[in-house]
Amino acid sequence: MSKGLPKRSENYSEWYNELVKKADLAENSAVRGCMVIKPYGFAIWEKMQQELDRMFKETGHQNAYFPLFVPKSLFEAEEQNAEGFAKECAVVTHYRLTNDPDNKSKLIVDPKARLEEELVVRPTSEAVIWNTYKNWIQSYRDLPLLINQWANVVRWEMRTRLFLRTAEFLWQEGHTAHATKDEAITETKQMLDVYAQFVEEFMGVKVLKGQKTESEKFAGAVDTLCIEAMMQDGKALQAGTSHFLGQNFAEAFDVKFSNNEGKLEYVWGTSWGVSTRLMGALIMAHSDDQGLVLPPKLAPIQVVIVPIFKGDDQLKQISEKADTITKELRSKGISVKYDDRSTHKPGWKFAEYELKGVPLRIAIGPKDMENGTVELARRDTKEKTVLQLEEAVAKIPELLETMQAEIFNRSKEFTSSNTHETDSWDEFKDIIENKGGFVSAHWDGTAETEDKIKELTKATIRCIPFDGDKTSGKCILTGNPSSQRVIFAKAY
RNA sequence: CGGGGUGUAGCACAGUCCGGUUAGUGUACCUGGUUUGGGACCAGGGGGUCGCAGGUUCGAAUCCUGCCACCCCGACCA
Repeated sequence: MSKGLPKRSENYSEWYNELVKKADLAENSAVRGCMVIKPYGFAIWEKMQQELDRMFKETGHQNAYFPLFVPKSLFEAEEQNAEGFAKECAVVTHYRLTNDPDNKSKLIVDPKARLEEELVVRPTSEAVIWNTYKNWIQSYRDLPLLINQWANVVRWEMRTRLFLRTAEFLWQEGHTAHATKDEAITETKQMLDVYAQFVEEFMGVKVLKGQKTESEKFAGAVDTLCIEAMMQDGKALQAGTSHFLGQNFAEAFDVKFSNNEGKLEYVWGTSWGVSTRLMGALIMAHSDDQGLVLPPKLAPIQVVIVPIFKGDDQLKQISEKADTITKELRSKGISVKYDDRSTHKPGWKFAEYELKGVPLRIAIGPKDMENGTVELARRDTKEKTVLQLEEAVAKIPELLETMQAEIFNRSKEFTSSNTHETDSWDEFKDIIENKGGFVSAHWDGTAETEDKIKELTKATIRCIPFDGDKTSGKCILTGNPSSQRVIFAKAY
């Protein structure tokens, strides 16, 4: 492991790229735009999955799995959706390779093995799933249908960045069908709340809930709700979306049900997803120039114990203490690692675990053995205290909770102190260009104005916030009437 | 997909302009020893299709052509 990370203040994006690699989260692969998620990074993703999966199940959803490939004819059935993704689809056209007649050691795509119908590698699964739902739904008694799947999807991106935008990524996609419009809308909101709760409570990242504008919404949806988070460089990151699909997919795939009066109606749909992009949000929201800062609830290792010793005898004594601490903490459900390697010096280990964002570090050395103490260090504040061993162990569960809460509070304060309200176009431009963060401003509601603002400032409307200022005013750009403020920002 | 840059040991780089012994440095790695309260030190050692494929040449990391990958800036997007 080489020393040092670029400074956030000097080059934020380089800092991010290096951090992802040096903290062993992920790396680029031999495949363009696709990443290898390394064990430590995947451990964090697994923790996210675990919590989300629990929350989905608590709200009545079941997991299932649908195919990776979508026949082109199915894919194009819902036109808006198909058009929205057409430009970034990987397509399977052949099913066999064969030896190159000109060079026996090489393989070529067998021209005789062309598929009759091309298969689209799913950029999202609405098409296959709704095509299946057609067979699953006959009566109102089959509704609601509440399904989630954990899967990989492919979107052929021009420019990729580890976790934030990769050609293949992992996500979950919920797809539900309902008898009434109201029920589907309620589901859409409920799942947005689940996401917001997860991101705030477990990831410790403050989010803003709102609705996407017409031009930013999911192709094929009636409405798209979203949560937006602010990164340390002031840019916005869309952390999750929940779509009210109306009857668009039901009509496209002919999914009807008999209501309790025996009349046929189209079902109402929703879909919602979060992806490995959340890893990017987690990294960018809290980490510093020393490395990752992980909220305790998602840290694969919550406490690391580092012995400081001379010789085997001393190590043996310290190890006995460490074992006691480990057992006691584990019995409280805390994950602990004891790093007794003699191949690295303590200072090296300190730096290493800071890079990897381990929330708490316990150091035990000869002085501690004499005094019955340990040194306890917090990753987020770098605060170090020497405590009696029993006191330290007793304090840790509570301290982890405190850290979790404080990490969230810092994110919350950062977001609010970097959210500015303005009615002046000059000030708007100045904030977007020089300060960054969110800008709350009036907008006349037209796509033309939205585009124009994007062209002039690179800022987009991140959302029409639910709990924003609902008073009317004049559009920041055109001066036309506006019914409420919306949130502008530069975005990832 | 456009503009720019980079590809040499696990990683970070020098060497390339101006072709010429055995391709070098730091770090990491292996062995032995001394060390251990914030990224240890000494000694010895191993590791290279110089991104890939062609070409020019007596001779190519170096020159030419094509391709691939990655990074930065744009357009597109979760």
